[in-house]
Amino acid sequence: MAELQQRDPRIERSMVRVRRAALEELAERGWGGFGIESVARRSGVAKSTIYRHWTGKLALVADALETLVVQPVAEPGASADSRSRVEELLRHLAGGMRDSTLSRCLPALIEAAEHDAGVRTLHHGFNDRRRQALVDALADGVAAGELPADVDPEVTALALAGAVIYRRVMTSRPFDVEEVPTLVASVLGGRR
Amino acid sequence: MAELQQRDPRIERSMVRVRRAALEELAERGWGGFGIESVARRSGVAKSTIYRHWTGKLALVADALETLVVQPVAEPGASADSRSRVEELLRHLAGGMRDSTLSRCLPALIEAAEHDAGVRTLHHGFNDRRRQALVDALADGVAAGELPADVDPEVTALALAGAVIYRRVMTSRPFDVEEVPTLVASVLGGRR
Amino acid sequence: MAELQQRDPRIERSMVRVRRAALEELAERGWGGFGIESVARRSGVAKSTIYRHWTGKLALVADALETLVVQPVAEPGASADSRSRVEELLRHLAGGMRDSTLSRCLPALIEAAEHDAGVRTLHHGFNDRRRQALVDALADGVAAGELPADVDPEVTALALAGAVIYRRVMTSRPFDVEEVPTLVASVLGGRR
Amino acid sequence: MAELQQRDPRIERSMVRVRRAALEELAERGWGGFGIESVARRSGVAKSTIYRHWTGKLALVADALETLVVQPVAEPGASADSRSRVEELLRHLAGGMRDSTLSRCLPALIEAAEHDAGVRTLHHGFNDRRRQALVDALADGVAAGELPADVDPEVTALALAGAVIYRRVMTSRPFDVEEVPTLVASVLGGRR
DNA sequence: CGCTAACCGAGACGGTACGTCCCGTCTTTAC
DNA sequence: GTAAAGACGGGACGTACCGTCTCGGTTAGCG
Repeated sequence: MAELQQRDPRIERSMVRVRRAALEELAERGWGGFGIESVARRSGVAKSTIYRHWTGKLALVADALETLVVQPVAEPGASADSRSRVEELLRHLAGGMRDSTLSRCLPALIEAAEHDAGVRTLHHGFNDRRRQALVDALADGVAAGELPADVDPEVTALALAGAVIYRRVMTSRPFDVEEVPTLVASVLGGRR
Repeated sequence: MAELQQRDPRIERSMVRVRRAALEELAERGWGGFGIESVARRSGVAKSTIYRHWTGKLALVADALETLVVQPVAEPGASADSRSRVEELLRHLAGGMRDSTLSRCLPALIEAAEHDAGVRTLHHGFNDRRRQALVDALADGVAAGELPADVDPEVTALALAGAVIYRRVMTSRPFDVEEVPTLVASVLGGRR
Repeated sequence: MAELQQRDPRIERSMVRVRRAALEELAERGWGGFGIESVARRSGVAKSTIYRHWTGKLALVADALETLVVQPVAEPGASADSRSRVEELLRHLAGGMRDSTLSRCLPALIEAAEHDAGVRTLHHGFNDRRRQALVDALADGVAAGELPADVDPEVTALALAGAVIYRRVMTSRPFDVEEVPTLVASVLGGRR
Repeated sequence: MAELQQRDPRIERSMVRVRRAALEELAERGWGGFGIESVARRSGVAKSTIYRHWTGKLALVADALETLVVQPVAEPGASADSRSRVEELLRHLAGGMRDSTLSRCLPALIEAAEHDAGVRTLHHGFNDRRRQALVDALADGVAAGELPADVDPEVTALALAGAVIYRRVMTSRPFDVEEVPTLVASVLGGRR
């Protein structure tokens, strides 16, 4: 579905337009409101062309979401101390949750993952990868003695990322970038 | 929509059946798959009767979800020390996320909240109330000197509940009740 | 499909409109050009309503054609001599072939009958009944001695009706009512 | 459309295959069921190639039918007496109506002629030519005194051919070759 | 303890979107 | 230079629900 090196350049052109429109549609209207005919209208690509390239709503959404997910966070200065790296990763997550296509699609993605194995794999895999960066930074800090030995990197990463995600999907006020230091201080303590 | 004091007992009988069927439908098929005609078939109540009592899919779902949300968690021994109360609240949350109607509807609820103000208010309000119990326990601990003074009750509650919710909606493995002590230890530290 | 005594008067109202539009459509556009959506537009009845009452194009056309066929030719003075009755029947046939809904649908009907058993039965049955009136008139004439004994009523009816139909479907000039006497004279002779 | 003197022999080879497939398709599935893509599959010639040589369904069908029509009936012993020539011509017509590609395409041809001027001209022209042979035989018979002077050759030919065609397109039982003498006897009488 | 008003089920209605199929046009690649 | 392959926009197909509506049948509760 995402083959490169297509023979006919029209194919890639259509697919790009459709993927873009699909993400807009998903962000605006959610999983339930998402409609192939609406994507066709929005993208200017005929419905029959969409069905020529994807088997249906699920395949299209899964494919479109994959394009959002390829960039796995630019390297945030690997040389800095681990607490700074953690803060940087959380600022990036919080910033993305405030305003990005992925954040706007997140509720739809959560809902879709619940009922479709393909979306589920995509969604969970992406989150696991993203969280791993946080785990690594925390583990580095523990190894370097910057963080106390009783910090469990896995669980702590969960708590830090969880705070940000919780605010996005469970409350009316997304997590602000400004709040990151408070969060880090509360979870990791003033501890050295 | 949820008027008490119905004159005709048939009305309440129908509404109860429909609400129950609606929750089943929502848990099984999600927000997108939810259909009024399907609820009508499932509940044995005619479609026209459903539309007589609710204005549509959203109103029905919002009303049905309200019935799940009325019991705001029984008081878990307010006299215990605050760390135990925190663990108890998190065990309750984690248990619910592993298996309950509300957990099964959570993705649909998040999705619906994104696009409907009524559901949004309901969802956020419920979460705020639930989280507040955690905040209160943490604040009590800080006030009693059981927890360090640099613990911010609001943010810490967010991190603790967030870890559980994150695992429910962002990963394939929900938070296990057994993991609660590790979580609490990691976030609050072995600290006194 | 043609039940009388419907409960809901809307049903009959819709069906009448659709049948009328279907015949127009069939006459104008032919069997190949006939489209349900076009009938829906023409009749002002929604496509879904059409499919609620007929299983598809074939069933609708067969049903609509049946409404054309119910009137089996008014009694053309049974007391007249048989040659006059024959001429009267042929004038009626020729007139109908020059201008009537049935005539306009005839090519479509012939084509449809070729590929659908239901239409075939309808088409052949109607033609058999119609031709039988001619056979009867000719047989009466032979029995009464008005026509020579060597006239085979079956075959002669075929030749008389065939001349009219042939001109409708095989030539550019339909059979004119004025030509009936010539036809009858040629086939039955000036014979007494 | 039917250019002779093609330069590239591949062209003629493709066109021959397509015409043959088109006639099969037309006979099997009728005018409505006829599809260019189906003809392409059946003939092994690409759809784009078909559209290069014909403007569409109508042009292709009209062209293919022309190939059926070129042979205008071999001369059936012009020296025989006219009654025998009439019977011979009718036997040929009846035989063809029982089993031939042309007969199988006849309903589609009638339907197409109704809506397309090119097909109409072809169809009517062919029928006129074919019927003329019958008219000539009858006129010869009248001139030679073999048939009564009150036989109108035009109208009588119409009745004879009409009987055969009528049975093909209006009834379930095509005209049998065996029935030709009965038909001729009934229409022309035992008359001298 | 019978009437009547409300409530109910059944389902027709005009719509919209689905996913499939074919049309006729157009573009690319292989021979 | 021609053909095969097939993508494209378009539009009809027949299906499934949507939310509105009309229709009788039943049933609760008041008189």
